[in-house]
Amino acid sequence: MPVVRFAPSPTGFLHIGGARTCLFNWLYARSTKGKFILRIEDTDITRSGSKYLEEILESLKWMGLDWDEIYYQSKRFDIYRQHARKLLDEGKAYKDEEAIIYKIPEDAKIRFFDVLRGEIAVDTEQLKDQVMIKSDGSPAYNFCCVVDDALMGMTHIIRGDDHIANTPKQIMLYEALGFKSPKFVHIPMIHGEDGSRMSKRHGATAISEYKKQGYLPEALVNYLALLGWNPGTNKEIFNKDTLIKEFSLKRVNKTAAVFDINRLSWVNGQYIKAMDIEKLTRLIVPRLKEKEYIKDDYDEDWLKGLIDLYKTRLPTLDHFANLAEFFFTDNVRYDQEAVDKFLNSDNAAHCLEKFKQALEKTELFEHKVIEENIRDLVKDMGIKAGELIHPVRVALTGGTVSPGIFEVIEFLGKEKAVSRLEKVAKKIRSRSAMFDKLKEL
RNA sequence: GUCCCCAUCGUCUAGCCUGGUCCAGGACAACAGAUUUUCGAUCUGUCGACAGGGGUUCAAAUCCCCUUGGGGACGCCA
Repeated sequence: MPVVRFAPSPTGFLHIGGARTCLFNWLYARSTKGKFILRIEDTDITRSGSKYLEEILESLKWMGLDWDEIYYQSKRFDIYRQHARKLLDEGKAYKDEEAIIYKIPEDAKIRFFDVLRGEIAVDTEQLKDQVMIKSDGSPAYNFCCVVDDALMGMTHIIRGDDHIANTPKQIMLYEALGFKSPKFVHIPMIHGEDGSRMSKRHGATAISEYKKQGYLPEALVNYLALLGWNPGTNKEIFNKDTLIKEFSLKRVNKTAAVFDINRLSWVNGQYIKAMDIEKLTRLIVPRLKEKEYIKDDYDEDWLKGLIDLYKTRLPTLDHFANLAEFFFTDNVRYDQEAVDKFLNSDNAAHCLEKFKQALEKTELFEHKVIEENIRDLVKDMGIKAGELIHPVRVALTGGTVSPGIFEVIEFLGKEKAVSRLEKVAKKIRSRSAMFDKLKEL
């Protein structure tokens, strides 16, 4: 039975690269009915923090990457010391100060087979003697990693290819300790736009940050899975079950991938679009409450309808509050360019007034009825519908982009729509009156 | 600097192992058109790549070598 692990160090948040490594391990375990172990590498007591640990665990749970067993290296120091002592007794290691150091054999060649890359060979003269136990009694990374991977029965080590250089050192330790080496699978790294390793300067790297911005875990998992792996078909959207069914290490790439937020947003949008409206609403409500757009007594049916209206245009959950802000406040933010273009004349004010009157006369306030009435008005005025609709859109929404204007009006409600049109029309009138006065002077 | 890894459209990638079906397919982005109610929505379309050079072969994106480019590792960090 395959046994794999993800071994994060709680010295920082779970980032995109770590999450992808974890995902590949998890997918491999789940697709082979193997075991997935989480091992917390908290040997550096001064740098490890419980806030990081909690964040990592929470992010993994959020993505649905559940583990079968969890270990903490900080609780296993005795085991590491015991194994180091053994190598010391066998003369394979020596002491320097209080540290125990493994002696690298001279003039040897270390070979290993990487599942994706084939044979990799390194001369031992490239390697320095390896510290196993530091002077303070804590274990060094390459040593406790080997001891744990062996004792925990790992069959495959799936990790980032930045660990290729560590592998020969670890192979020597496996041999010295009399352990059988697992299979090594070095997966490509994820890079930032400039082609170098992902870091803070490339923008958000912490998984929790994506959660906060309104990316869905299933979308992130889908996107990350396709970064360095693909099933060989043109399919782009995979739920977790399909991923488990189709995942295979053989189809993992060797080349580094650039993280593309655009593409992640597209995948996210696909999930939002396809999501059940009840669930989508449940996810968006807390975000609206946080902005105080709604309180506990909000009209659920109304909100569901509104979200339904917007769901094809949401790259993230957060976008809803931004795009639909004008439904929740009368203090509409007006885009200056839009105002200059559509709300700059007495004629615009006239259009808003006529439109307002038509709305006032509309009894059944549904978008179809509203549209009928407005079409009639357009006919009466002998103009194009656009001439009426464009200024109205700006007056009601503050900008030039929105869902269909009649739906917008229906969801805004008669009272708000009418008062908003009235207010804007008045403003235009008073402003042009002011200009007229200025001209007289 | 030394060692290691990698190399198909701007980006993610299919094809490479088992050479011919590839004047290289899909997706994101970009751009254009459509939708006379806009659009970051929707539909349609366009642009766009085998890093370079040598081999091997009847035939190379596919195999081999070199060059170039990129990345990574060289801690008593993990």
